[in-house]
Amino acid sequence: MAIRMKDIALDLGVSIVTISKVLRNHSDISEETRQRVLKRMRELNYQPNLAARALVTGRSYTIGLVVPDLVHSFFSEVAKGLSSVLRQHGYRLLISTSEEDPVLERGEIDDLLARRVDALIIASTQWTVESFRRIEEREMPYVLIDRSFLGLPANFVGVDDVEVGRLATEHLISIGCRRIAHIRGPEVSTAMGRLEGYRRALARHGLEAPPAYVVYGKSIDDAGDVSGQESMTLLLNLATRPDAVFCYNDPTAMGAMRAALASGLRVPEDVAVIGCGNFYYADLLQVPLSSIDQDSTGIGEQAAKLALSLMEVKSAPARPRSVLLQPKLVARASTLGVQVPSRPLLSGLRRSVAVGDATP
Amino acid sequence: MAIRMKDIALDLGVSIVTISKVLRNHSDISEETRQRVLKRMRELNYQPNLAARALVTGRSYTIGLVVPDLVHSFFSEVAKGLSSVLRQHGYRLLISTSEEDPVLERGEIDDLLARRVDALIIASTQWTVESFRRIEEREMPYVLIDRSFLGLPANFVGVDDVEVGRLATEHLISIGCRRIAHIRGPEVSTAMGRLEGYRRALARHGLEAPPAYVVYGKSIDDAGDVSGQESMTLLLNLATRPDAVFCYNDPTAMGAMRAALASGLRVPEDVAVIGCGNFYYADLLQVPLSSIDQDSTGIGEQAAKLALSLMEVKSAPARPRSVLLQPKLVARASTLGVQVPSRPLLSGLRRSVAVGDATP
DNA sequence: TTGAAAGCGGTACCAA
DNA sequence: TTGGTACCGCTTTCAA
Repeated sequence: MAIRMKDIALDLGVSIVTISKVLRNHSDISEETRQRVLKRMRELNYQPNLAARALVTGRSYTIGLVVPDLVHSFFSEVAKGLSSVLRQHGYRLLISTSEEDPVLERGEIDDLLARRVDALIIASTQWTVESFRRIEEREMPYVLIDRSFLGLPANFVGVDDVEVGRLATEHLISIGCRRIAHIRGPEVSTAMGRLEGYRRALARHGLEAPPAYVVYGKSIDDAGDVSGQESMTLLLNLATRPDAVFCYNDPTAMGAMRAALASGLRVPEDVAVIGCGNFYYADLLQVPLSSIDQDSTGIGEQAAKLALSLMEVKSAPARPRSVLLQPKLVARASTLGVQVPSRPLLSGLRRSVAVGDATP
Repeated sequence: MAIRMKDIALDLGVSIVTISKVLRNHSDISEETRQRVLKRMRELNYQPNLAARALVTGRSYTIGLVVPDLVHSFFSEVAKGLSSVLRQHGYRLLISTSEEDPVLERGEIDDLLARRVDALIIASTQWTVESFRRIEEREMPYVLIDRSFLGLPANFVGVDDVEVGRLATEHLISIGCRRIAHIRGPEVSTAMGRLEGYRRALARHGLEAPPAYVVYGKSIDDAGDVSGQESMTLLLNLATRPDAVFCYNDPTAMGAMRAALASGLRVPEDVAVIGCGNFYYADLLQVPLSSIDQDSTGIGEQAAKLALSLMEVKSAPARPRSVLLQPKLVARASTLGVQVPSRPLLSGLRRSVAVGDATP
């Protein structure tokens, strides 16, 4: 079928070992034979069987990536960052989606383990740390991204979620809002961090929010917009309506905006809305959505670098590293109240560039 | 390191072969030994080394997927459809992105070939068919998706692009537009098909479009919205302005809408806009965008099934199959002029459901 | 019902 | 500079 070293060796009357050495640029091969071999390889379009090589070297040059979903652009951007770095080092990504299902995720991880990937990069939907223990038993290097786990000293790359919450909330404060509500996410590190940042920002500015101002948007990852719409409706029915809402993520924020607009309110005049994730088309929405950028591509790149460094060390169980990227505010009309000028016609600029704590 | 068959065999005082047979549910094993082995496997959390198995069986249970970009939701939705079907059959996806670069794509394909994937699924950015010949030489089953190639009798799964163009154009006609322009894409099957459908629809209804009504949006895949904005500006500056524009894809349509709105025109009253791709957040845009749905997930699923069937046959060089999915019109405000009612609050419905040739 | 032996296509060590 | 040999972890005859 496919052509093997053996074929070339027989063909040229040399040994297999010689072929193998040429392939890996071993020094102790005469220039002449090297050229002969290379020539024949090219002619026959030889490609080493990486499965065989993986078996003997124990390295597959494959990294397993487990994400809840590729359709959410956050994860596909992470994947992009990952693969651009990994590719340069000869690694490829074996991508599994857990479909937000912890049980499925476990299965995918097991499969990846069986395939002997060289490292695992996981945006987990787990609620317990058990499956990570199993990875550790295998002494498989792994990097958690996006979500971290309390009490699990694992390698981690993500955004500083407390800072996310702080940034969003202080922005709302800075534009004059005082009754600031929060549509929060589930009991995971990202949502908890953002909630914490929200609380701290309020406290720092001497503001208070009644308990009813923090709404839990259920099914927030699956159909965030529907959930956001529901949550916003609750908020708008309160006796004292909030004048701003910080939403756990962008889909939620979009749903929230829809609810606000549908009930005849103006965004941001009656209620300002800010999300998180800075999704690609945020500035093409009915009201361009302010958001906190999580630098998803950066997360991917950093995770790749971390994974590469983990694989380098032979078996040094180095202390887990945690890389926290800094989020950035991207203010648009949903908080600023003015349409961000449309992009320059002849420029390659892609995203809204209103960055920084845009105090009016 | 990881635990092997040998370990279990030694442990239980049986031979490796026995272990192997139990693992694969071979019949000629006594129930008693089977249970003993299974028990020990579970205790030790044994996972077969798939790399080793791949070497001897020649099947890696891995499918290579090459796409231009995962961030465009079209491709991530295709990937979702693919993996959901493949997963059920024990296959995983090795995903490579070509970054819209034909040279890079060739390299990725070579790498996938070297890794001995069982089949290849490719959304190609190539302009020539050469690299496919190389895949065929290897007798590697492969399925092209999205874009097909004239004169290349390969397995293909995609949408009927002529129908896409027809559907969009006839919809514009049906809502009363008569001066219908088209922002077209590059010289590839998808763009050509849509252009053809556009022309046929016009002809069928006795409408004419001056040459200037067909604008080529350059760099259309990379920054479609910028390109769409530029193209629309050209159209709006024509002596006789079009009253509708069918855009090659959604980003282009969004850019086109931005240009129209920025110049003070109303969408769709002054100019109706329709795109293609039906991207996920189309109904949350400033003006919810009408679009043609390409059933991206369906493309993935069909491609998976086709690939599976190709791998089944031992070496029967069956005639290539071509699967054409039917596109669907999703009419929203950018052509209908009315805001599609917001989604029901308590329903799980995700997308706008306005489907069919919605004549007012 | 069980297992010994021969590979799968490479790599690594060491001797020639 | 070259190549013999053992082996990576598993599957596949085929004999016991």
